[in-house]
Order: sequence, then C-alpha cells, then structure tokens
Amino acid sequence: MRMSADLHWAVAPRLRATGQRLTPGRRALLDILARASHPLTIAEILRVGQGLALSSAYRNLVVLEQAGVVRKVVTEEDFGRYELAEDLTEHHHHLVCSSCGIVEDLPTDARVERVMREVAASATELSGFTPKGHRLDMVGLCSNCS
Amino acid sequence: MRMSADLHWAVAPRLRATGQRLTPGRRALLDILARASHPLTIAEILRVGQGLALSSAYRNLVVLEQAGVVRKVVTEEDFGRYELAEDLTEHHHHLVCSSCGIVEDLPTDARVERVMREVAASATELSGFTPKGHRLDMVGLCSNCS
DNA sequence: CTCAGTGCAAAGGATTTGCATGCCG
DNA sequence: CGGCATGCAAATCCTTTGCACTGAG
Repeated sequence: MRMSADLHWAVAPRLRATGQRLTPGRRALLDILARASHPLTIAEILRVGQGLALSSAYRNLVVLEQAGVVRKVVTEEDFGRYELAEDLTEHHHHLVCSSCGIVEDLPTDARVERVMREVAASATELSGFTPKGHRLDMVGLCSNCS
Repeated sequence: MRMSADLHWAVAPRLRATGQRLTPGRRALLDILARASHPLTIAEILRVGQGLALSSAYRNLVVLEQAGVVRKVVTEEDFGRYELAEDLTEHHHHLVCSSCGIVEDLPTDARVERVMREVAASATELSGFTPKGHRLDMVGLCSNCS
C-alpha cells in the first residue's frame, strides 16, 4: 500500500513510455489496486470503483499490464485477478484457499528468494530456459474454511 | 511416465471411492496424460485421443480431478491444462514460457521442498492458513523463444 | 479538428449443461 | 430394467471487440 500521489508519480512515466496517458479511469484502477491487500477480480474492482465501465476496466488493465504497472494473477478460479506490479509494492507470494478461492498476500524472505534463484539456475541448465521470475503459491484452506 | 496396467490399478480404487467407474473414456484420458511430459490442454488431448468427445473429456476430467488422480494446472493462457496427480507421478514444478505459453515439467529437490515446508509453516503462523501443498512455477522464456 | 479514452451492446472462446441414446451390471 | 457414461447441440460465463460519442490538446 502506497500513497496515491506517490504511486501516480511512479506510474505516469511508464505509461508515457508505452505511448499511453494516465487517465482518470486508469488512476481509479491504480488506486483501487493499491488499497487492496490481495489481487482483485474485475467484479470486485467494479464493486469498489462505482461508475467504471466493464469494458474500460478490461481495456485499461491491459494497458496498465503492458506498461508493467499491473500484473494479472492466475488462480484456479475461472476468472482473472489483478494486482500492482511487484516493483510498485513488495515482492510477495500468495496463499490460495482451495475451498473459497480467496487469495491473500504472503511476504517472502531472503532464504526463499535465494532458493528461487537456485531453482532458476537449474532450470537454465536443464533446458535452456531463461527465467524472468517466479510464482509461488501455497494452496490450502484459509482460516475461514478450515 | 508409468505403465498403463500399473496406472489403472492405482486409479481404479480412488474412482470407486468416489462412486465412479474406470470407463474406456477415462482410461483413454489417463493414458494420454501419463504419456505427456507436461500438462496438456483439452485441445491437445483431443488431438491425440482420436474419437473423444469434447464434453465427455471435460466431464471425465472433472470426475478424475475429484477422485484425486488428475490435477488442473492454471497458466496465464486462457484455457486450462491437465496432468496426472503428483502422487501418481513425481512431485515437480513447472517452467512456464511467457511468450509461447508452453509448460515443461521441472524436477524438484530436497532443498527446495524443505524451504517450502518452512514457507507453509510461516503461512500458518501469519494467518491461520492450513497449507495442503504448493505450486511453484518459474516464468521466463523457453529455449525456442529466447 | 483530431485522436485517444469511454461506454454500451454484440461477439468470441473456453467450459458447462440439457437431453436423448447406448451400454454394463 | 436401471443408472451412468457418452455425444451433440445449446447455453453460460468471463473476456474482447465494434462502434459511436466525448473531452482534451
């Protein structure tokens, strides 16, 4: 979570770099995502951001994703979730509830990240894969569902 | 990869436990998945298994998933992929190409798994989450796309 | 005036469901 | 005979696209 002015300041240049502007609709999306402590679905975003059009939300999320300020998170649910790019927040992993589908953020630590780098290295060695990042989700039951 | 007779022997009891039978269609799906070295899409499955109906494939995969013998893998593509449950193969992680979407299997090791258990423990501590397993994907470019 | 952003409605694509048929116990 | 698996087609659901409108430069 980060203050709006600060966030917009960080984001605007990236949008300009991809030939896009920071419009009110996009600002709204960013603010909503910045306030969330877990990745949001389109439905959740629209519920919070009254007056946002469905199609514009989708379109703007694509723009923001291409500008590298938003990331689409895949879950086993049949719809997508979105969060701010990790360099605008903190690198983190996820807790995914296999019962209700909720996703919580989980901070990472140096130990885990070090191991991730080792896994990345072995992936390169094994199959010429060029790692750009990783995705680590713990799957289980959230406190409500257990 | 495991021999058919062996596989069917392991699977049949689990299906019975959920009140389901090991039908020819399900056998075909299992054999196809057992031969693959990475999670398959429905399209890929139908391409290999000539004569399988689309809807039956989906329905049977649901049955097999509930019986715990097949797992649905989510990727950033807009369709699902399926693989045999990990206890029928080997526990492994994935290499996901962010360019072409291909998913390769990546063996894991004791070190990584130990760290995963630690992450699981801290998740429990932080938010009452009950971990059942984890999902670790390296995201990057495969040897073809890089 | 021009062009990108917006919103509504229609289209798309993966997945699911309804229903009639066929098979196994 | 009864119930479940199957296949086709129709229906759903999330997401994307077509198009006309609006506001900023």
